[in-house]
Amino acid sequence: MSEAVSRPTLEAVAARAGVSRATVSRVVNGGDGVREPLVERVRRAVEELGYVPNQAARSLVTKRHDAVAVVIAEPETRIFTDPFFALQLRGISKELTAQDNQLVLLLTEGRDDHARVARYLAGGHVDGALVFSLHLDDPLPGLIEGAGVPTVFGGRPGWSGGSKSAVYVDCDNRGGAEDAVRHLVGLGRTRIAHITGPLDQTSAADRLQGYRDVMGETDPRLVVASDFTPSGGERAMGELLDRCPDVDAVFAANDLTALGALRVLRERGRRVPEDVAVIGFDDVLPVAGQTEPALTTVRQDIEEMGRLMARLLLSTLNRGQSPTGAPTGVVLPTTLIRRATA
Amino acid sequence: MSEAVSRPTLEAVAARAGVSRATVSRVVNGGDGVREPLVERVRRAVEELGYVPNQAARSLVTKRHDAVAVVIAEPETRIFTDPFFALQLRGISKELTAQDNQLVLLLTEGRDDHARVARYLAGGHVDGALVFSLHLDDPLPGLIEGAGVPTVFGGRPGWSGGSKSAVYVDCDNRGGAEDAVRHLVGLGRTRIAHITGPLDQTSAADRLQGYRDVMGETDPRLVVASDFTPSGGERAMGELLDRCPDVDAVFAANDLTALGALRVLRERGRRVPEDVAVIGFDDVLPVAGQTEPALTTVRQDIEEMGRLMARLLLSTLNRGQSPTGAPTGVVLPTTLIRRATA
DNA sequence: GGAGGCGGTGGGAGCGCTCTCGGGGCCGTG
DNA sequence: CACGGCCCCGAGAGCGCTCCCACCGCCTCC
Repeated sequence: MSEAVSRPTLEAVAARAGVSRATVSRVVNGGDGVREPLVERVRRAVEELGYVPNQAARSLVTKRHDAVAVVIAEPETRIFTDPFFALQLRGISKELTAQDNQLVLLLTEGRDDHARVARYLAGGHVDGALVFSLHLDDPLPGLIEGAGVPTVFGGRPGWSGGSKSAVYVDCDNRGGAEDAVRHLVGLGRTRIAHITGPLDQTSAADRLQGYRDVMGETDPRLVVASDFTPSGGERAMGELLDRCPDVDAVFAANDLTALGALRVLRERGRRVPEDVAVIGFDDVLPVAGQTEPALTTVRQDIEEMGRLMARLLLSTLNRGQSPTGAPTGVVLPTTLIRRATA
Repeated sequence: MSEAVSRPTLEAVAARAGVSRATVSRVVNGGDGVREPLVERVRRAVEELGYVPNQAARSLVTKRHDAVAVVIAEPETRIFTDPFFALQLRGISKELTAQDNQLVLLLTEGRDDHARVARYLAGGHVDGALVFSLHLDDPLPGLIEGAGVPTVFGGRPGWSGGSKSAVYVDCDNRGGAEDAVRHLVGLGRTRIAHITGPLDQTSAADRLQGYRDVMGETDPRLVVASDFTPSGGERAMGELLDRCPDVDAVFAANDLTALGALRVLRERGRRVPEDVAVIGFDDVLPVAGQTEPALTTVRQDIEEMGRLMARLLLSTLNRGQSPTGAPTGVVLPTTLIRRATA
């Protein structure tokens, strides 16, 4: 095709409407303080010329970018197994779009990428960042704090980086776990096991804590470490059955883990829920709704968490570098969804 | 914290290094035509001041943004069930990162969003776009063509929009399907069914075509329409068994569909692969590797497709608005992965 | 009826960068 | 030894926009 025809500028619109650049600018940015007939004339000129503001020029002077970075640091392949991130992204995207912000996606793998991300954020290309930093030892939060960019975390961050006042959105992992385990107790189960997630992630650690809250001192063999994946769930369930053949309930750290556990239980001839009751966490529908039997689980509204993260960040940006009164953590409630496995 | 301290400018670096702005600019952009001692001095000044170029100012004059939009138009919730997009995103992200480009993610749902996306692309915020437009009747390709932004499509686009020369990356859906069906024939199966994907997507249509290529005229009841989801696969398999109890093989349009089919086959007491052989498509690992029994499937390298899309777009951008000799479609090969179900 | 005020508009500077252009060293050549 | 050419470097303009400030006309109030 032809060379990209240079798009019309403010100047051109001004000329066509017979007003000054300043007036056009005012109209484009809301039209306050401009009299109606002029507004109308400018609007028409904009329309006719197909004028679209040049974001670069605007940013240059306003120092705003109307763009937010989303940083997903997940070396593992979990992103691709678990609909979790996709759902959260959707929530974020909706909210950003609604407020005319763009979403710049930064996927990282490995340490080199961390430096790159930090540099990018420090470079002032975006107004803020939404960060999923799932590991306790992750250097990213520290680096980001150094970059001086307003940030909201997805999930309660670990203690690293000395970020005493990190803003984050999370669900009530501990409370949800307590509900699940209490439900199992209510069913009369006595040998209730827990397959944990990776304990260097606060979500997994908090769910374990919830289990402990209800169970108190318990047979240590009933707690098996795993990693939020179906195959991890299989391994853990296998171990569990070997060590404690009398187990009569399992609280799995997430749905994917529960999926693996169910598979092994079936293989080993245990009936669910008659012999062993199972509860998951997340209520990721395509997973939880379709196991055999249907999985009882703890629901968290993942999309809403994403939306909330974005909303929190944008409101911070709008009132300029969050004052002291800002919330440091927002924790969303969870609900126990009873299906067939418990 | 304090107000964001204004970051150092080229001017500041120049002053510190005792050179002109132009020289600093040259060094920052590769350092060609600047003598070594000066380069060194400028580098040090950059380092000491922590200088990062202001992208907005740069874009204003270069008219480049070093950013690419990724448009995912998927009204259905497929994004969240199928690791497909996540994998492709990862490939795209890697390639863009390697070439210092940013990824601006545009998620759309519904028609209003289309206009928004078109406006954004036309607004010249990005240098190009990678678009996943999966439906034949999707107006998006047309809109995007109108926006005049270099674009590479993920998957062969439908015929809409008159885009006679759309650049796209796809896998060999038809050939892969042929391989799968031919394999089933080779196993001595005679009543080979196909559960299709949504036929308004070229990938699904092409796979059906591949099935037909090998099977020729066949009992129409052996072809059942579905939608790429596990539950759709269940429904279709149920129908199939009702209509053709003698079916002895199923080629499912994707792995998720095969998953649902397997579930129903087990429920109905059919042994796999003894009574009914099953083949999927995609080789999405966490799914295909973990069915019971392990799924035979047609592999496509999804991440590589993403990487290729990005590479294609960037090379187009670098030589300025793709000349006529450019490739209009790149089709990646597929491989049949034999596991236990066929 | 004139001064003060105020809402509305235009002029101009400048955001931080790139890029063209011209000048000044330094080399090679006649 | 002088002159042309080449290679580096610096000065300056200008990308498209916002925002400050000055200006102008009209309304109000004394």
